[in-house]
Amino acid sequence: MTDRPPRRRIPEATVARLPVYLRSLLELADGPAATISSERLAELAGVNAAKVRKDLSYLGSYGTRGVGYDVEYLLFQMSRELGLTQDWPVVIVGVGNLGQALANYRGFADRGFPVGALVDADPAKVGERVGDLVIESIDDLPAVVARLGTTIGLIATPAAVAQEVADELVAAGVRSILNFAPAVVTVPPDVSLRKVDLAVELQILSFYQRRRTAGLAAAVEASARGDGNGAAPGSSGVPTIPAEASE
Amino acid sequence: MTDRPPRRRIPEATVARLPVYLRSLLELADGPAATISSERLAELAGVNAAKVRKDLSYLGSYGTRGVGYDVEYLLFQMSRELGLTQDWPVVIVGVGNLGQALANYRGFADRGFPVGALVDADPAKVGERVGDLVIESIDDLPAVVARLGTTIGLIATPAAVAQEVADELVAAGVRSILNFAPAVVTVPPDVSLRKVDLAVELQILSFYQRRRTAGLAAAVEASARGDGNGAAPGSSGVPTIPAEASE
DNA sequence: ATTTGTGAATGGGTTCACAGCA
DNA sequence: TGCTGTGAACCCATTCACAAAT
Repeated sequence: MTDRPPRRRIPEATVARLPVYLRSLLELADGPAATISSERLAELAGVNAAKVRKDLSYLGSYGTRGVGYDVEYLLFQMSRELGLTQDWPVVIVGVGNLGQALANYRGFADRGFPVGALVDADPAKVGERVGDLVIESIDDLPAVVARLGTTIGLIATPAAVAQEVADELVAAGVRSILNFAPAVVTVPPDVSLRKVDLAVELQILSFYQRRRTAGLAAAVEASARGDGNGAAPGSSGVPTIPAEASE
Repeated sequence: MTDRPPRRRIPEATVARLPVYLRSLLELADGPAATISSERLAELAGVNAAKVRKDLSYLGSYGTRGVGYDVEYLLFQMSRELGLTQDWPVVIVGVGNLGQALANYRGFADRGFPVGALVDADPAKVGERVGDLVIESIDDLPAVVARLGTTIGLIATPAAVAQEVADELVAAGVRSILNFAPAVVTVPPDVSLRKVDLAVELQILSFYQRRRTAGLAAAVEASARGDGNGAAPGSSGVPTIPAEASE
């Protein structure tokens, strides 16, 4: 109940669900409930109760038997675990359609990841204004990263230059990359990489749709997880790759 | 080598990788190679060779020992399996920042999923032009879906109305949904759902970054996808939820 | 000599079911 | 009595390693 020693290593799949639990708890924020059961949290997060309990146990067991979990404390623990006690500015590379949209997307800043800079390789775009930001040259990436103290970079360029951009981000000191370009990118082992490929998501949906239409009810559940993002036909939402996408 | 009978049920994780293989093969398109080894394809897709072979075996074994796989035939099989032999127009619900960006995103049409319609609940937006499309009222969703013959819907609304929109999509006949709203959404078992939550991706990266900075080199691989998109620190890129996002 | 296809081994994650505690 | 925490069982996925095929 009090401070617990650092838990066992947290499984990948659990990590991917923590943000979902966090979001669910935040929605409960004002609610009168000071405590929440694994059952209720499971419902909010779209997973089952046993999974919630096991996941939370990796954080160190902050529940009380017969009662449930203290909401405030859970929020605190999860935020700390996820490193969300401070804002992490991100730099977006590639200011085309997608990059621009991401730059304007409220959701990032709202959840602790303000867009701190935009860079592009096209000299014609450099100096252009997007929201509050002015597009900078990719040549200045090291300076931009240093200025922001940024360690997170988003790649929103065409696929052809994604690897090159990733290399530049790494060279500039970025340690976490979220890749939106439809290309396989590799990074050194000390850099984290996640990818979001919108067309791939649709193709996966297309697969299951085809299956269903063909008469085979391939009902699956999943979660990535992820990575993914579960994927397939099923009802509730779960993370991971399979059935549901990610959250 | 010739026509093979329908293979065993294809695992979720394999389905999530097929689009990546497909993309890799397409990049090889013009190349002179008529054939490709599992080793080479693995390299292009950012996975290991054993996985490629097992995955392809679910499609029915179209390789030739000592030689490799026929590129053309693989492309054909995968496209067929993924239902990509025809275009699937999609309808985007919610034309805010994100919805607008998605509407302009080339990547969808390029890969067989042209945006066929945009709908929004805000009367002020209805009638507005975005690219070639005119925003329609969400009240007309059933008609829009019927007109397009669409079975895929994208939710790009605020979280608060995501479930409501999902219900409307389902009622209108949509059988596959890609949810971008940061909310848990549930659908009937005969409807496929995947989710993409951009802030969640960043939070996962934040977790691993924190771990690393804290001295623990938590090197993991993933794919979500995994998570999903796989998720964590690691080098190569893979699909699924975890380590890598999805592509 | 190569490279596939696949059983067997291994590992991670989910679910069960119940003991332990409030 | 209620709900957490967790070992055990189960299931899916990855990886190994080698026999089969060309």
